[in-house]
Parts: sequence; C-alpha cells; structure tokens
Amino acid sequence: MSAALTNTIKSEVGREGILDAAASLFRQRGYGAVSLRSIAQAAGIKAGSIYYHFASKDEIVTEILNAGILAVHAEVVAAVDAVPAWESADVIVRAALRGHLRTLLEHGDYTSANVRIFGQVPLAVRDANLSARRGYEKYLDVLLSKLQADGAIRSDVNIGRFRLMLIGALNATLEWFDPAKGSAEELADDYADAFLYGILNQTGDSS
Amino acid sequence: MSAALTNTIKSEVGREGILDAAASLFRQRGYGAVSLRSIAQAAGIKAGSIYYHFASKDEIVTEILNAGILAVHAEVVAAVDAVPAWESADVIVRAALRGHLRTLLEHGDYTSANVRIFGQVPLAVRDANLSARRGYEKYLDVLLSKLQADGAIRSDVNIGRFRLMLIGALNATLEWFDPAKGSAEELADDYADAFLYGILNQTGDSS
DNA sequence: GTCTATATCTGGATAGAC
DNA sequence: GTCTATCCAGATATAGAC
Repeated sequence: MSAALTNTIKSEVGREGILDAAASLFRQRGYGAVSLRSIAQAAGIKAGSIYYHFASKDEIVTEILNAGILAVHAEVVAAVDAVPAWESADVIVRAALRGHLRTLLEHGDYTSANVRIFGQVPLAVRDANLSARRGYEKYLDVLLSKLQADGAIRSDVNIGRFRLMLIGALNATLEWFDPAKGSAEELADDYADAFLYGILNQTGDSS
Repeated sequence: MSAALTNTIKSEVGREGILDAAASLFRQRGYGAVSLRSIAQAAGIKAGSIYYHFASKDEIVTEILNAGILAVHAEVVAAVDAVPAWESADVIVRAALRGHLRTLLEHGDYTSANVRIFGQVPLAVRDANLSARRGYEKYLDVLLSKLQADGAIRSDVNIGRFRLMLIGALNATLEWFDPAKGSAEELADDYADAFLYGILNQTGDSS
C-alpha cells in the first residue's frame, strides 16, 4: 500500500476513535470533568469535528453506557455457559463473579465508565440505559432463582435484593481496586467466599 | 420579642442554612448539576451572598463531605457501644450495619451527599476528606479484628478487604433504596444475614 | 471527514451599595 | 449579612471553508 493511502486511512478517526477516547476519559475522570474538547484532543481531532459523527454529547454518552452493560452481560453469560452442567452452585456463582469483575476491572473501559458515571449523567441519558440494565439484572435473577429452586441457595434469601447487594458490592471495587495488588479473579473468589459461606466461624464452638 | 427583632433573626440564613440547602441538593442531583445559584435559591438568598460565608464552592463541598463521614462514624460508634459486652459477634456486627444504614438512608443529607458526590468532586476536595474517611475505616478495622482475634470471624478472612466489600455494598443501597418498601433496619438485617452466614444451604445435603 | 471561527449560554467569583 | 451588577472562563453546539 502507498504511503498516501496509509495516511488517508490513518487520518480517519471516526465514531470508534471518538467513543474509545471518551470511554477512557469518563472512566478516569468522571462525567463532569470531561469536555468535548478533551475528548477531541484524546482522539486526535478538533472539537467541532465530533459533530460530524454525533449530534450531541448525550448521544456519545448514551452509546458508551449501553455498550458497557452489553459487555458485562455477554461476558458473564459466556463465563457461566462455560461451566459444565453438573457443577455445584459454588462453581456457577464463582464463574459469574469472575466474569463481572474481569470485565469491570481488567478489560472494558466502557463497563467501568458506565459504573463510574451513570449517577452523574442527565436523567434522559440514564433512562436510555435502563433497558440494557434490566436485561442484565433479569439474567442474574433467573440464574440465581434456578439455584434457589434446586435447593442450593437458602429459601429465605430474597433473590432480587441479594442481586442488588451483589452488583453494588462488585461495582464498588472500581473505586479502590489496584491491579498491582492482586488479580480480579482472586478478588472475585474472596467475594464469592464471603457471600456464599459468610464470614463467621460456624464450627459450633463460639466461646 | 419584638416583630422587628424576630425578622432580623429569621432573615439570617448563615452558614448552616447554606450548608443544609447544599447537602440536600447534592444528595438529590449530584455534584455537577448543582450550581451556587441553585444552592442560594434553595437557601432563600442570592448567589453573591454565599461569598460572605464561604470563599468558594470547594469550601462548601469540603465541609459537607467531612460532616457526612463524622455523622456515620459517630452513629456507628454509638450503636456498637450500646451493645452489652457479653453479646455475640452477630449482634455487634448487626448493630454496626444498622447504624450505618440508618444514617445513610434515613437521617443524614450530609452522609448521603458524601456517598453520592465523593467520586465527582475535584481531587483537592477529595483529598481533604480522606483523613475523616480513614478514621472511620480504622474504627471498623479494629472492631472486626477484635472479633477475628476472638475466633468469631474465620481466620482466613482478610479484614481490610472485607471492610471495603461491606462499605461498598452498604453505600450502594443509596441508589435504589425506597423507604416505602421497607426500613433501613430490615435491610441491614438482610445484609447481615448474607455477610455473616452466606446464602448457601449448608445443611450437608446438596442433591 | 476534519478544520477554523464563532454564536450562545452557564457557572464561579468579585465589587460596592445598602 | 444580603443585594445588585458584572466580569471572565469554559462548555456545547453551529456554519461554512477545505
């Protein structure tokens, strides 16, 4: 290929480049601290050029938020589906937690941007993300309900509430997780241990 | 007292009025969506008047963030201290969770504002809140470590990490808690059940 | 598809009257 | 202690050249 053609191709930033740059910035700095100018600079173009691809900042954010949920959802489904059918509830739940934390902490800028900025964006943008969220929540509820129906999870556990607790706890790791101090998978296993078996000594002797 | 004097007193909004108004707005709308003009309006004064009491928006936010942590910290200490010394780890931990969620969900605008906006404020403001946070975290770590030393909590539980998990899960309730559907105390008990004993059936038969 | 230039708006902050 | 009036910086968004 000619140098001229290469240049032409490389000079196109496009939707992808803008979205990638924006997701990375939102993840690092939050919503309010990221301007269209800073997104443009990170993407290697000028601010005005963004409007050739997107009608507004809201449109960019909406797209990022949706992609973020779809990414965790898909990853968790894949992780759970990879578990053989005969495995215990322990193994299934553990796989789900690993998938969620892997996407959030190690892979996706989109997923972590979602968790970080969802509470900061305009109401209309949040609303546009609700349908994707409900899809992921529904999947987890069905998964956990099956385990409860099988008798693996105690019958007095409120599944919907436990799912809120679980996602809340997992997403909060974004604020302090340091990859230098351990992997997302180790972390997921710790969380699974606590949620599945509790932290108390249950050997019978408490004195 | 004369009507003139009453008027003079009532017309003073002062630091308290501004802080209360600001905390309430931050709790509801987040950091970026709250302007000094909106705070002034909620407090019943004009925007310029705020600068008689505060040097900047950062100063207001800093004060609110610190008050929010001191409020939970104090409430949890009081709740734990009210538990008789001979009680089990279950009762002690339960009291702490109740105190935390009561302050966050039912009482303090300051505490909920802190949880909501901490991740959105300028770095300098966050830094100014770290010392108060560390104080509360240290208190919880000491409390939990004692229970572990007593043998009540399993020795393989990493206390620092569990504390992060616990606070993350509790604070996340702010995003969906609806007082019409149950009290903060009920919620705290549900969370305590899960964290203390786990959600799995541990009766021995898993088939 | 990207650039430059600019219109328009909003927010934090200041000065001085009352 | 509060008000009015205003300055200034920075943000989204638009228009038209290249």
